[in-house]
Amino acid sequence: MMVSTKGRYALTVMVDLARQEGDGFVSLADIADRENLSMKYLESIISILNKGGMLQSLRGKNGGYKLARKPEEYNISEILLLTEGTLAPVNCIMQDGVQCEKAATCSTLPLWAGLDKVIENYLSDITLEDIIIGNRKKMLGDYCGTCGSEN
Amino acid sequence: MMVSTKGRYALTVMVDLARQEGDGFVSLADIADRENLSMKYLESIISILNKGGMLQSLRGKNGGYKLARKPEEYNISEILLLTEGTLAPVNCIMQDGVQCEKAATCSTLPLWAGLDKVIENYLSDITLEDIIIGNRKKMLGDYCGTCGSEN
DNA sequence: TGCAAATCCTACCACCGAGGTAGGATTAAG
DNA sequence: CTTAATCCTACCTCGGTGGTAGGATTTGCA
Repeated sequence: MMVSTKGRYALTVMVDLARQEGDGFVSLADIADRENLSMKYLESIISILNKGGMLQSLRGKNGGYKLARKPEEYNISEILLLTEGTLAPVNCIMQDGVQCEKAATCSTLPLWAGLDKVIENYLSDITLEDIIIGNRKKMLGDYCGTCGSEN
Repeated sequence: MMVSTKGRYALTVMVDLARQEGDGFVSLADIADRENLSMKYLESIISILNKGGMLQSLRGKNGGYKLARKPEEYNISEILLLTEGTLAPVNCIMQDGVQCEKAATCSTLPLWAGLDKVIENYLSDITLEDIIIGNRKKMLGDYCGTCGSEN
């Protein structure tokens, strides 16, 4: 499993907040209730999002969270990268360049590097807005990174 | 991490065997020595490959393993799927159709399903032969599942 | 002024899979 | 009948996942 509940719930929270856009600050209790998730666990996850600059927060009564930018300005890759730490499919691939000592002669490395690239390309092309409007063409359609998407 | 050492080593073993094609049965000790991996651990991994019909084995002296088919007849997806059990990037995606009870109303499901598809498409298009000959174009080139690859 | 509602912060914990190791039983060549 | 190989079962350690607990702090409002 590449993406744990942490990343999945983080995305769920972001999508929920994107849906409430314009309603001011939304409390975590509301989000947890709507999404039927543990508020305590969500607390630790939303803290990462907040510290990572993804959100604006307001403490005290009537406080809560809201998106720092517009939904179309978030891509899924950055949300998952922040919460998961890495999206690399294998631990011999690091985000800041490869560091395995056998890298120079490893015949399987290009495969893993290519897989990493494919995943990154896919996730960085999809925004929160795409998820809200249900842009199934982009998500489920025949994905093609470089050619014009006419299907 | 989507692919553990089990899957990675399995692929390493398959590539090693593909390189020794035509040399008859190759002992696990030889493979472990060449790849500098624990023979004992490799034993449990190669057992999965063998039971899954990926290999032919011969017990006793001068025994060992060899590929059951030609290198170009294995795609990477089936090797990893056999050893890892699943390649799904999240645990709400199962190989035999989705089973999460919220699936019908889940707005993030198409994203995960699409990611799963992109990964599967990439890995099932690459063969053992591609790895041996170092087909970097296919592995690292701008991947495009549906259009002709002219880059 | 004080209560209530909210974020923020630090600990803690159980469980399970990853990544092996150990030791022997079985098979087959010579 | 020895040796070299696969095959099989059991076991172990460690760290990450997926939370929970309890309180400190901040702010709005009556």
